[in-house]
Parts: sequence; C-alpha cells; structure tokens
Amino acid sequence: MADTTKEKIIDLADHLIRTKGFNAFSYADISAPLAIKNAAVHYHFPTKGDLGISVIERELKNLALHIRKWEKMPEDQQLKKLIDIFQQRSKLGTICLVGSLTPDYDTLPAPMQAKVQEMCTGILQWMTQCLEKGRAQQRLHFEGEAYDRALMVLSNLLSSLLFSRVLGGSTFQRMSKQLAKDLI
Amino acid sequence: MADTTKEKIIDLADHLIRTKGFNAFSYADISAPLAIKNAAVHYHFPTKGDLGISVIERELKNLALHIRKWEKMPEDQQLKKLIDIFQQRSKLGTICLVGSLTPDYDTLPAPMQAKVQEMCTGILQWMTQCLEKGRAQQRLHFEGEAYDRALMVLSNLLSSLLFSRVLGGSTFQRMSKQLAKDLI
DNA sequence: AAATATACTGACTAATTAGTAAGTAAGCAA
DNA sequence: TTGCTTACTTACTAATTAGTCAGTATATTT
Repeated sequence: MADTTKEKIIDLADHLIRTKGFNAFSYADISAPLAIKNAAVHYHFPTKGDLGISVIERELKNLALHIRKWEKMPEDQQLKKLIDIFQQRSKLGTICLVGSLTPDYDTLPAPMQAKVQEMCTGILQWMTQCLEKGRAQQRLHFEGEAYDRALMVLSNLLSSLLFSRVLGGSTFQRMSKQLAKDLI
Repeated sequence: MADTTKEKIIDLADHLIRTKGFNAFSYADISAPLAIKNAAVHYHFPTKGDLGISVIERELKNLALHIRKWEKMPEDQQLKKLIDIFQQRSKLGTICLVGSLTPDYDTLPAPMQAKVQEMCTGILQWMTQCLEKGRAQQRLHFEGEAYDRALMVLSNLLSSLLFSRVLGGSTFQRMSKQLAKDLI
C-alpha cells in the first residue's frame, strides 16, 4: 500500500472521510493509529482543508488511471467497471467522496469546496461522454440529454452506498442491477 | 411558525442539519440565535441525539400530514407534489434529512441511527405503494419491482439537492424533469 | 566539513465541545 | 399559603479541537 508517512496519512484520511465524514474526524484520529504526533500531520498538511484536497486529488488521479485503462472497452462495459468499484466500496461499508463531501459542502474551507466542485464536474464530464458514445453505438439506451442521465447515474451510484449502509447489503445489488437494466 | 422555545430549537436544529450537517453544528449555534443559554437547550433535549431524533420525528409527522392530504389524488400527482417539496428545498439551498443524515450514519448515537433507519424505510414504503398503485392505473410507467424503483427515485430526489448546491440551481430542474419524464 | 533540507517530537495554546449541577423566578394546584 | 412543576440561568467541567513553534536527529547537498 502506502510506504511513506504522507501516503499513510492520506490513506487514513480517505477512510475516515468515507466512514465518519470530513467534520467527524480529527487529527488525533490520524496521528494515533500511525503512532506519530499530531504536529507531524500538520507538517505534511498544514490545515485540514489541505488534507481534504489531497484526498480528493488522489481519488481523481486513481479514477483517471482506471478510465484510461478502460479506454478501449465498449461503453457499457466501462460503466459496469465503474459499478464494480462501487460494489467493492459497498462490501467495505464505505461511501464515495461525492456522497460524503457534498452534504458537508457549506462547512468546507473554500479551496476544498472548489476541489469538490472539480471532482463532481470531472466525473460527470466523463460519464456524459461515456453515455453519449455508448448510445451512438447502441450499446446503451436512454432518453434525454446525456448530461442529465449522467446526473441520474451518479446519483444512483452514490445513494446505493448510502442506502446499503442503512438498509443492508442487498440494497446495493437491487440498485445496481436496476441501474444496469435501465441503461443496457 | 414556532412559538414555544422547544419548537424554535427544533426549527433551528432542522435548518442546521440541512445546511451544515449533524456533526458540524453545536449547542452554541442554537442557543446564541435564540438568546438563551446552552443549558436551556439541554433542558429540552438532554443529549444531541435526543434533539436529532425530535427533528426526524417532526419531519416524519409533517410528511405523514402531506401524504394524507394527497390521498385522493392520482399517484403521478402525488409524486409531483413530493417533487415540489424538494424544489422548495432546492431554492432555499437546504438538503433533505436523508441526504444529510445517512452519510453521517456511522457517527450517530444508536437511538438516532434507529430513527434514521425508520425514516428511510417509512419513506420508501410509501413511495413503493405510490409507484405500485400508479403503475396499476397506468399513470406511472416503469420496469422492475416497485421497491427497487422507489430506491432510485428517492436517490434522485436526495441527490438533486446535493448536486444543485454544488453545481448550481439548474441542476435541480434537470434532474426533476428527467425523473418525471422517466416515470410518466 | 559545513550548510541545508526533510521529517519529525515535545510542549504548548486558545477556542470550542457536549454535558452537568445548583439555583431561581413564575405559574399552578392542594 | 405551601408545595410542586416548568423553564430556564449561572457557573462550571473535562475532553477535544485545529493549529503553532521551537527544537532535534538524520539525510542530502555543496
């Protein structure tokens, strides 16, 4: 996994954001498990917002890496790959960054708000393209603008993780299957 | 509005949960605007969890009141009424309790987790019935189990509020119109 | 060998947090 | 009028919060 302290901090912060939310974890929640002092966390990330931004940026890079890996696959398969990633999250009981950070949006420091915005528009941009191309090749079927459909799909993926934690594991399966049925 | 202090506290807590989230507001955020001491808030609601539960219970009662009011309307109209409520929220820039509290689920005190669960299952139960009856009368059209569709609809309503705060006001219109188109 | 940068620790701080306990003023009931 | 309840205030506490700053050991560079 992560070998440097900095990467370990990002790893832990990522997990805490996905389980407890940005406002419910503290520097102590990070320093204690890593057996370092809270000042060491501040050394790498002066403010909590800086840490949050790094978590988002890493997620964005990872996502970009996946997307590049899927480039040559047909669009319906690319979408299924994305659903697979969410299924893994569902098994771990962790939610996605969009689902965790957008509810807290008003409380986030301004630079982090900008990053959250960037994350949302970035994911939606990719998904819009994916849906558009998939429809052109008749591998995906839906009505309306591709961007509007992208909003609905991201909505369903995000909520499937929220709901499955509250209502139980089968909820993810129900929603992801319905989502696939509706589009393919 | 609210005339008793207790009702004013619930009102404010409701607003704070919808804007900042349950973990990002404090007793001071409630006592200061009401010009009372924080101990007065503890008098009415011994713990923060008690306050959270009261906020959910009031929402559940309000929702039940609305639903009873819509009883004689055709199901597609009932659904539109619900969308109207979300549109008002969107204008105010506030999110719904499901969208605010499910991301924080793991951090909530156990009795409040139970209430959040109750709220989710309650809303889904009503929506499942509404969709089922609407389909039987051919006023609503969709494939798959009504419960699965209810999950998707709640997902889209909840996310439309999250997204519209981050991406701008037109996002709600896009999503709610697409939602209506897909079902009617 | 000397200077500099990296990655921390130790020891703080000022503010905020949820929550408590004792007291009090006003209204109502017996 | 005495006692009880309601709705608070005053005055706390112990814990936690993000963040700071001066120091230090270890590499790395010059």
